[in-house]
Amino acid sequence: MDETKPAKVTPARATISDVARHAGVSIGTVSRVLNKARNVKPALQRRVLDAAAALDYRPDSFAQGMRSKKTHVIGVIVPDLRNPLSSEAAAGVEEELTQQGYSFFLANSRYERGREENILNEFARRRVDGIIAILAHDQDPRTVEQLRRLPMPVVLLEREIGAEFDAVRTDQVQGTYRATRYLAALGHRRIALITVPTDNMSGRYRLQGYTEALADVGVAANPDLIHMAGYTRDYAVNAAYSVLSMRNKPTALIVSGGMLPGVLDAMRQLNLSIPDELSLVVLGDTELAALTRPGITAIRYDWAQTGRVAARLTISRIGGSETPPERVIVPYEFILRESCQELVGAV
Amino acid sequence: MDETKPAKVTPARATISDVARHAGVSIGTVSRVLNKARNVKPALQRRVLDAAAALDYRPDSFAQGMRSKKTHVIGVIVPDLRNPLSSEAAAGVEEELTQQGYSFFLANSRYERGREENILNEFARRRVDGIIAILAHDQDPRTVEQLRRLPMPVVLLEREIGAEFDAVRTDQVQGTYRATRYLAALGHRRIALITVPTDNMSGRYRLQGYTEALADVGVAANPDLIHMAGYTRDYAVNAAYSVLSMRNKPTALIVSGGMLPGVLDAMRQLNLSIPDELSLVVLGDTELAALTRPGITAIRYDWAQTGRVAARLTISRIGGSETPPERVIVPYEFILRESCQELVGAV
DNA sequence: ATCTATATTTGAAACGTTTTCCCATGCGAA
DNA sequence: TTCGCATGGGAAAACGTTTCAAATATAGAT
Repeated sequence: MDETKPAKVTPARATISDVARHAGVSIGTVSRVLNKARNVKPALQRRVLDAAAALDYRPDSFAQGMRSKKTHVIGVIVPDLRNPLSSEAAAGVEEELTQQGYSFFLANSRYERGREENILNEFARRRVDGIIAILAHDQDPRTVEQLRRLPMPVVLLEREIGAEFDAVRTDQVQGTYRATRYLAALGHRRIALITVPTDNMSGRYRLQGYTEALADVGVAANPDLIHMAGYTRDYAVNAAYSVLSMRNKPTALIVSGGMLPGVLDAMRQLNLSIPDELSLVVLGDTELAALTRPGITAIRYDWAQTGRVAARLTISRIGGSETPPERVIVPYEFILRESCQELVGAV
Repeated sequence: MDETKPAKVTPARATISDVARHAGVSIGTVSRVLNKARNVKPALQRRVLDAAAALDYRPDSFAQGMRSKKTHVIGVIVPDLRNPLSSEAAAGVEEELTQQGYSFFLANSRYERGREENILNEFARRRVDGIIAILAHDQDPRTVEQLRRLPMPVVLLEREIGAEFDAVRTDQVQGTYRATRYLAALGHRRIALITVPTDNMSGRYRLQGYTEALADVGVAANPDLIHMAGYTRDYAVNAAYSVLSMRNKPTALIVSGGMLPGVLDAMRQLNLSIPDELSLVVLGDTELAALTRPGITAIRYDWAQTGRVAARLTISRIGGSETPPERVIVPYEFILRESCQELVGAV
């Protein structure tokens, strides 16, 4: 048992012909047994199964893919692996996919269109059976065109492009509307909004919900209070810093989950306390929002659920479902915590 | 422009023979041009390249994989997609891999050995070029045996199995040692530890660093203060709840990053304040630790960096590197925040 | 028993590459 | 001028499956 060489001994995987030889049948028969085709005598079936087990046979996925054009692989694109939206959605997708015997490629676009394009090309080259995408820019005509040309089904997550693709998303309009109305009901009128750009659905719908809610309480949206021009943490810090240093600064702030860390960071620098000096609502609940003190009132979106739904939808499309493109909207949940205060002696 | 049918038109991808025909050469020549193998006359080279571009030719990865046995895919196993260790490491791996032209399968074991086994089998079947694994149980002999049999290189992340596999990890022993000594220096003697089980390296090394540090200050480790029997958030809540409700309860607590949410949750239920009633140090820095108030002193580990290093190492192994198995240890960083207090009038 | 219809099994083609083996061409040296 | 050798290009094999047509075995009916 003297292992001097750590070099791997590759035991040469058994192929289907090894199994056929071992069982004394043709490779065609082996294939049919393994693919559960009918019309194989029980006796032979046993022989084949035994042989396969004895040789520890596992079909080569490349040969399978080459022949049958099915890979049982799905490509998943997310814009930012570190963002809870991405990791939660990926977790949901994973749960559903592995349960159904699929594997997945995970790719990170980092919000760059060029990467997105390359990733889609790579997915096509690798012949994934389907694609689930959280796009960075769902309005870019080049991206849209590229998606159209793809030969496999595409399901959009938290994004929407007209009505021609399946899309699963949370209800950002209503969620943001609710957040805004909630703050308005507490007497706030100067409500700031810090979130992602309108390049993608999340930004657009949040802006819509925010604007509608303000309109409904008779307030005109003030552009100075709206910061939607970046994706990074640094951007969030700067946006928060600048909006919270205004002379006539807002009494309340709505921020998206991914930017909450940056905003809290800025607030700490400015030494602003919640909720006395600023009421805060976060769009998208996270551990941070739940566990920081005071707890931050949140609009909770179940991204893992959107991931699961998207995975199921993708698989049904792969299975040949030809119904018109679906739009699934997952509802939000209002989580009341301690970050908002009634504004006394308001404007 | 009336698009009534949203049905996908599959434009039938160009194959290498299409390119060959279009350029008026043999498929062998096309292959040689595209793979930059041997010499091809510049004129022909141009013709082939032009043809390939004109037909938008992209080689079928299955046919390539089948023939060349190289897939340019790496399998990554993580134990919990939602844990920062997993997502940070995955992000680091991703950065390095895509830069080098690799794709990766991401799989989630959920700390279950059965899943782990299936995932490894699936990776082998899909002939990934290499595997990067954060195992749930790095001491299980079946898992170890399975890894040994794998025909492709395996790099362990945050885990260690003897000296026979490449391993990249953070310095958990020293990190935990430092955390413990820090608390001891503040006068604490009853220091609790809540972290993952010793089934894997993280648990073992943390326990080691903790025990050594206590020994060095002349304190015997008290089993009642050590909770290392679970992975879930619920487990963390219960462990914290029980250890913090003891009659003679600890004055300080060391908790691993993944369990911090559960612990903070329990502390909230018990209405314990930091640092007055309990000093807290977290092993593994997170946004939550940084931004909750008071900020929680942390031992920071750069998991993304371990991911990048592991990816580089894997690729070099794939490239045929035959040097003895490497062990890379990424150092920790001590982040001082406000969660610890000097113990006055200590025991 | 014989024939026909059906059930089972076999053998081979096909999938799209890479790669090996061979042949043709052209050039320099003898 | 001829031979040898390097160089560039073509044809075909091989990779491990699935699938399809053809062949054979089985069973039922006469």
